[in-house]
Amino acid sequence: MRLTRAGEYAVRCLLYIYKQGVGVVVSKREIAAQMEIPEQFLGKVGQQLSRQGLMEVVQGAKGGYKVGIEPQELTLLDVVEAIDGEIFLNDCLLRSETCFREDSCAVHLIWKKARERLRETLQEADFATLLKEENCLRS
Amino acid sequence: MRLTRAGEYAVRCLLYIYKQGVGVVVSKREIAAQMEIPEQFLGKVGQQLSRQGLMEVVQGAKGGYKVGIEPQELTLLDVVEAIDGEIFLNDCLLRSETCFREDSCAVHLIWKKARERLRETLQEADFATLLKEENCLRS
DNA sequence: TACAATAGGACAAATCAGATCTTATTTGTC
DNA sequence: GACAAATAAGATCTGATTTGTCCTATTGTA
Repeated sequence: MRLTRAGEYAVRCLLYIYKQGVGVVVSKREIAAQMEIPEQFLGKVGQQLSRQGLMEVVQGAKGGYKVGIEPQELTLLDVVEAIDGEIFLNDCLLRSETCFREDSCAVHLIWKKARERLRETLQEADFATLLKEENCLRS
Repeated sequence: MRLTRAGEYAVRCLLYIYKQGVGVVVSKREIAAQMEIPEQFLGKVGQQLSRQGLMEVVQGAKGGYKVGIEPQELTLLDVVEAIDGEIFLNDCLLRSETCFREDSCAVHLIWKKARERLRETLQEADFATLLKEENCLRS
């Protein structure tokens, strides 16, 4: 459970769609070209995003992707975890049976804290703010 | 550059050695048995730790590992990064040429902040404190 | 010298990330 | 209805990485 490129692609993809506006259908091909994402791979990412309810797929001719959620309601954490699964940092946190001892372990507590802080940081970043501060993405 | 099991083993290993005391030689076999680490694999981890200067290898009969650094001088970050390399969270931060656009990108800044906080958290955890609060490790 | 211990290289198995290929399905347009 | 445009879904492939193991060499002790 690490932070993968698929997760980054998902973020780029949504950023681009939001830039065009909520409810606007944007073609997969356009997103892929503009955001430098392998088109087929974007298909996979798009599937996951739609299954997780983060965006909608419009099939058929003139199809593409569109977002329904208001940008201030969607955070970086939502997107990353929709693709990569819940963030756990390491096996120690992920599978407690793998971990050496129980949760009273001091090291365990540090990992836990680190994880919480990381997730908080990503949760504080909503797409409305990201878009506003975005200046490498020209529409 | 993720947080691997090897990194966890390194932390366990050092915790155990510190428990026995600074300067005390502890055999690899004992550490492996007590801390549930595959012995051969611990050898690899040990090599890296010694190359990074985090502990010393004592070769020959009655050999083993020992620590020289005072526990309050060593942090979780030191150990993890000695094994796994510098923590970067994702490709976006690791290789800026892979990243979509430059550092002015708002998403990039969030990743950067998240990374800094994570590293800070791990740096705040020194082994003296860990040992003191440790209660799943009986010597 | 015999024995105990780690070093270090080679290598193997498992997992995973990243991507591509192919076929199917859906939908709009003529 | 036929066709083209567009995404869905599953299979698969490749390369990297992680997690080990095995074997021989080296080092140190008694």
